[in-house]
Amino acid sequence: MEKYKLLIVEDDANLGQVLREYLELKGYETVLCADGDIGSKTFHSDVFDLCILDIMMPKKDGFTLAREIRVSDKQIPIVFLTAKSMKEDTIEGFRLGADDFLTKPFSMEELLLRLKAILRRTVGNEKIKSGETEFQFGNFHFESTKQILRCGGEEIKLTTKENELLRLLSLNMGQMLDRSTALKKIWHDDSYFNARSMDVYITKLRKHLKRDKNIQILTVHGHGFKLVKMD
Amino acid sequence: MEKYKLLIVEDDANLGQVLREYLELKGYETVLCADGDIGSKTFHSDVFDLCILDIMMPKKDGFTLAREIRVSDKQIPIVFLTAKSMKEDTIEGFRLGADDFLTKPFSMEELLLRLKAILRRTVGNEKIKSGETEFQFGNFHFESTKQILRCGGEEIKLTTKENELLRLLSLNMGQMLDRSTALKKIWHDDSYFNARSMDVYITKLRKHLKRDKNIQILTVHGHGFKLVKMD
DNA sequence: GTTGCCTTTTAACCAATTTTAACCGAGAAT
DNA sequence: ATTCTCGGTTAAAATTGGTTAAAAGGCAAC
Repeated sequence: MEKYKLLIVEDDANLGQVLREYLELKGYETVLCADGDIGSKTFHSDVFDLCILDIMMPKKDGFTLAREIRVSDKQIPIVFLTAKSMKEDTIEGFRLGADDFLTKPFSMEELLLRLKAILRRTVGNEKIKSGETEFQFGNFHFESTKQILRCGGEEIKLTTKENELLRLLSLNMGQMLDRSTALKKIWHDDSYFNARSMDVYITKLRKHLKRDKNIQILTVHGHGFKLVKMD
Repeated sequence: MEKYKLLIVEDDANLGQVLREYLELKGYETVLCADGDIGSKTFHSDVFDLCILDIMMPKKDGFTLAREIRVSDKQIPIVFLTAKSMKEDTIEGFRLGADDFLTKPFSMEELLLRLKAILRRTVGNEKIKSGETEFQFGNFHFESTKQILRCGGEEIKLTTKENELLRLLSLNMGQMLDRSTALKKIWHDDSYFNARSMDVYITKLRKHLKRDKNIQILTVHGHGFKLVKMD
């Protein structure tokens, strides 16, 4: 699955670099901007899942930037970084739709945990709702809300796990679906036994997909699976 | 619009009372429990939108309680209150799916802002439409106040439990209705025997809904049921 | 109160889904 | 080539859900 993409706007080059390296190490895609002006420009020319904004910055402070962001995006989660815990700041920040507030110095670990808690409630859930529930590939028509895979006149009822796994594969059609990502999204835990369980379901899906030999699930050894059209 | 309902579990009677009064003043419905045992019992016999749990408590600490809660509800937001910012605690808490973490002493205002930020993102908010009493799906017209399900010219009288269950399913049309939520709302207790009773009623409803084969109750294994149009 | 009817719960049994386990084969690394 | 890890397949065990029928509970008419 795709990585979450984070916009980091922080004028302290040192902290910015640390944030960036740590979060990339943890599997996020990041873009670091050194001030609010660049941050604003970057936000409007790319798509992000979450913004981390320092409040005190030269040229354009974090709140002003947040206001600009909110004009074009009312939804995107925003996390503010602040030097000292100023009460008015906090209040103003939450009024702007902030999702969290970290007072420097904070631990990278805590930041990471808070980001996860926020993202868990946003992107993943929206994608389920966002209409990407029907897929067409080869002779198949797959309706994930109804848990049905149609092929020609045939109607195959999918079990819950079959359905979820095929949905993830379909969302990433042609791209690789990472084992670990799938496990975390469907089994909520990347462990040995769940991994073996997933392999069983890959086998089951392959059996269903035999109905059109142009559609296959390829193995990317050591990394994951890929649903492809073979034409 | 209905109020958000908060479960507060806090052994310090003083703080508990303050929390309670402040949050009720701010428009929330609250239930205050003095220890983890009572908290657990309360959670399993009522439906809440968010839990505020103190970590250090006699009888049953906040983490143990959170683990119990997570068994039957993977979604509900949990906010922990902690005396001192202990790093390991924080990590364990977030692992349990915590949404936030407040270190005592905190300001009521900050708590409120953080609660709002979390509730803004919670999905499955059927509160907005919970006043609805009439539903139309497929050939059916369902009047929950009259406990009548019409199909074509036919008029099916529903029993109380049939009616309540179909109403919950209808409110969540197309979305999953969590087993545990349904049990708590209709049977007021999420227990083994009530769960079996609910299965019996799912069977009864499926029998009624056979009159239009486009309307079905799908099973989401291990989680709940989903009323869907199959067009 | 007792009777009869209707609703709900309990129980027993059966069916489906998911997990665990065992075994085998393909690929990578040495 | 040999060893080791990783993935594939199949079957069994475990868990969870579905159906049916009988028991229990509730309520109104008598």
